[in-house]
Amino acid sequence: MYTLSEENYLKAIYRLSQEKGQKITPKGISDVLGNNPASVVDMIRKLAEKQLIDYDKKKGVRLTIQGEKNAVLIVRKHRLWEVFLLEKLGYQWDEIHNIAEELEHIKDDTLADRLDKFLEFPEYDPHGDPIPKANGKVPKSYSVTLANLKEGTRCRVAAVRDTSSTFLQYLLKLDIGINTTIQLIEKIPFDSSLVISIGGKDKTTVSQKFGENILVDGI
Amino acid sequence: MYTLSEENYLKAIYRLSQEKGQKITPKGISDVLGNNPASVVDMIRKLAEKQLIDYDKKKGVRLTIQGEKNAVLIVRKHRLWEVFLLEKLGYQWDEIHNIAEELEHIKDDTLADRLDKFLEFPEYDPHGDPIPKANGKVPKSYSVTLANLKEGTRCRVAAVRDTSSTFLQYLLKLDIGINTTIQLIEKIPFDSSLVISIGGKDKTTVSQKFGENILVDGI
DNA sequence: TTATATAATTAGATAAGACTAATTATATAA
DNA sequence: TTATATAATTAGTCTTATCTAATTATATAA
Repeated sequence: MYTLSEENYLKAIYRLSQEKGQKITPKGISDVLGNNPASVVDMIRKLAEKQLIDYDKKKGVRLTIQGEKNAVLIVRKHRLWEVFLLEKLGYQWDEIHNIAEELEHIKDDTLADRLDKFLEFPEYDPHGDPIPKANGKVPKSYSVTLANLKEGTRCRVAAVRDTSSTFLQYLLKLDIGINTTIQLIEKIPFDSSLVISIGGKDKTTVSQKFGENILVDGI
Repeated sequence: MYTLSEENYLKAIYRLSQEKGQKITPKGISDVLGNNPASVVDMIRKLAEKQLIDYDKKKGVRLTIQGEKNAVLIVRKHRLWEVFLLEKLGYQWDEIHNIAEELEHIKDDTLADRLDKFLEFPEYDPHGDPIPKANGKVPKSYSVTLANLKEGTRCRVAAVRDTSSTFLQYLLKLDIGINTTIQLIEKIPFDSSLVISIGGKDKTTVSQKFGENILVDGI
């Protein structure tokens, strides 16, 4: 059994390892977790001793099989609890992330599988993130952002990158949710702002940063 | 917001405060929590500083209004989660206590109420313990034990005192659950063992300790 | 009342996980 | 290549919540 901190580091490292090609450094981890690089170095040593990660200055941090297994399980629990909170307890989109951040650490061998079954084996969480299966397989995750699209393209909102409540509240206000149809009408060359039409309605302009946090699917 | 330890102390003190007439001492708390009296003394000081308890050597430890409010909420969450685990996730009677011990510490203002509603406002948890209401009121709890009864009396199992899995597994083996009917046939004077009939079936003999952990109701 | 057992308390140590400040490496720009 | 900025690391400190060992209080029995 691992501590809360250890689990949070594993999760952060797992998240960074999903961004392909990027070396995972103490600085990178400290940015994700918002803590001091010195603390990260300590924890890297500890996790390496426990054989959950390998650390090599050249290659950066890599999860071991054990480490990845644990990380995936935490992510699985996080996303399943998010589905539970939204569907069963009636929370809003933007309220569930922080609670799931605590629930993901509840320890019991059969909990994830029972929750999965109770929720009827959802494939994606309310933010569109894939929920790892019991066997560790992870459903396809989305990588094309609204900002990546060519002018004129229509798409379906498949997921969101940022799960902060400020971002999600903004989406609620714009009437954007998972499965909403968006058409990219124009990219403003000056600052890469995006002129879009949401669900066939009037034009709205959003920032590049906004567009990079919306993951989309073809229609 | 209070730490995990603080919450566990509050809960222990609340539990001891339910045993009427008993002064709550550092030793008493240390027995419940299984830790060192020196640690308890430290924590008593801390909780008193935070105005969650009052401590007076003569009167022992007393929860303040604030402290009791918090303790009751933790107990409410614990018992609601137990109902959830049993009814929705299909856990056994003896598996739920330890998981609820973790779940009770999840922090969110509306969580207990939402869970309560989702579970359709249960009054008792799977061990027969009353679930505190949102307003802090606690339904009647049972206090007469099987060992208290007179020979010949029939009763209904209303709750159990011990929630350890060893005890609960023993009950499962004996085919005893909440609402099971038991008749006390005879008390053995030598060691206060109890000869009982479970659900109208053949006689079984159980220990005094056993009988003291079964809370019953008249029929 | 005095002796003894039990309880309460204090003092000091430890472990985890965070921090700051200082130092050493490494990468980037002039 | 050298200067400079950024990153990594080390050393030392802090807080929380534990512990053990020693001491002081209190209750109980002789």
